Amino acid sequence: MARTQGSHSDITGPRIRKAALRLFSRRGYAAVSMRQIAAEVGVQAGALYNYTPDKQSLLFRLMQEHMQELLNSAAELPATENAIEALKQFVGFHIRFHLQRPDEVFIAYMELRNLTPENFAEIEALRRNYEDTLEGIFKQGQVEGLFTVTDSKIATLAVIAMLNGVMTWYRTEGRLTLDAVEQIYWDMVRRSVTR
Amino acid sequence: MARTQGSHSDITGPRIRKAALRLFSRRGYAAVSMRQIAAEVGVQAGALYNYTPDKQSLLFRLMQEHMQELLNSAAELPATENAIEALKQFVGFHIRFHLQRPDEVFIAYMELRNLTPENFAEIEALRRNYEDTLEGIFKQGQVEGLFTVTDSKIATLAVIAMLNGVMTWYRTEGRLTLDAVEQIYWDMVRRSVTR
DNA sequence: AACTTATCTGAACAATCGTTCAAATAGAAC
DNA sequence: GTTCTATTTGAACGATTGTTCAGATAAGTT
Repeated sequence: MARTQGSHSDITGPRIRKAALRLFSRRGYAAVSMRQIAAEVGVQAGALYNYTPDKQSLLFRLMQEHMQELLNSAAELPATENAIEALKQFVGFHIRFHLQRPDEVFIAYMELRNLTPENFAEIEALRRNYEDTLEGIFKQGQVEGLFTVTDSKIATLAVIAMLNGVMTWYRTEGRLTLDAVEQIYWDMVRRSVTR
Repeated sequence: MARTQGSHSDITGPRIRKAALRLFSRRGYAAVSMRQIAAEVGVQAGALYNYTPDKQSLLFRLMQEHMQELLNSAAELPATENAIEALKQFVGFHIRFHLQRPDEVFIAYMELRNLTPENFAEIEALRRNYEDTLEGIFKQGQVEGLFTVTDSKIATLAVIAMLNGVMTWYRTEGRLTLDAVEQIYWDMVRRSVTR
């Protein structure tokens, strides 16, 4: 056997990334072998190297695409009246975006240490970029006199940490709707930064 | 060569766990080999098996001891006047305890998926146990009419997530003292659950 | 139908993995 | 000083790792 029936790079490429995403997310980058990824796709390990120069690049691409999409989506949020409205919008966006992509989010955080220093620096820059959008809201709110926040950087990190916590427990089939979760968290966030 | 000078199980045992803790925390359980741990201790890989039946047990013991110490320490907190005082005390305790043990905390979260199902269940039970102490505070506060919290479980998870966020950025040599950090987070937590 | 190109196989590579164990030697006990 | 025991070495085991590549075959082009 050699080339198989129905083989096509437009199909195999995405399937490889999808399989890698799934496996990396569940077992971790270091614990997943190229052969396991290949098996999930239904292909031999050697075939993967038509789509990625190496395992590291496969991980990096998954993380980079995710972060890029996060930034692009955040940039498309409509303008708001004031910082409180902006914060509310951000909370809703963040929760929804992340709950829709549990695997990507998990990897983007857990596998940072498995990136080469160069790749790490690039992903880290994207992450900072995203944090800056939230910090910008806090700074604007300080100017407008709407927040009790004294340290916008800490507030940013604290709020993002709290929101990320949703991912550890929320399940679609659970007792709470997405709207309800959003409301609960918005209440807590709003109270934590206003009086 | 065989037994080496100064060899003693009272010394080697703890050194192995310390080395494993360090390496697991920095590179991840799956990415660390028994030979790397042994090298850090200054011993051959085979010697490790006098102190652990296998790699998995080494990880499990580190996590179990950490969680047990967390629970014991939390149990020793003095009684308080009301739920708000209890919450304040908990916030301070949680931040300090965790900032003192960055490696243990990191492992206890990141390496959960590398535990066998049985070991995972045990660690998970300890974690739930700890969460219950915080949830108990919220429930008590609801009874006392001190909190705006409607869902004590979600409030528990949200607050713990927010507090854990400290670990991602706080450094002793930074511009903020531990007291200042504690104060900032207590302000946010207090506001988020009261009116 | 003939030819070119894209895709995959299957075997092989050296390196590394967790773990076992007989042999060797240091420390402890008498 | 002799004996006993605790501790470590060092080699070995089979399994698995990421990666390469010549050869084979399907898809695409003419």
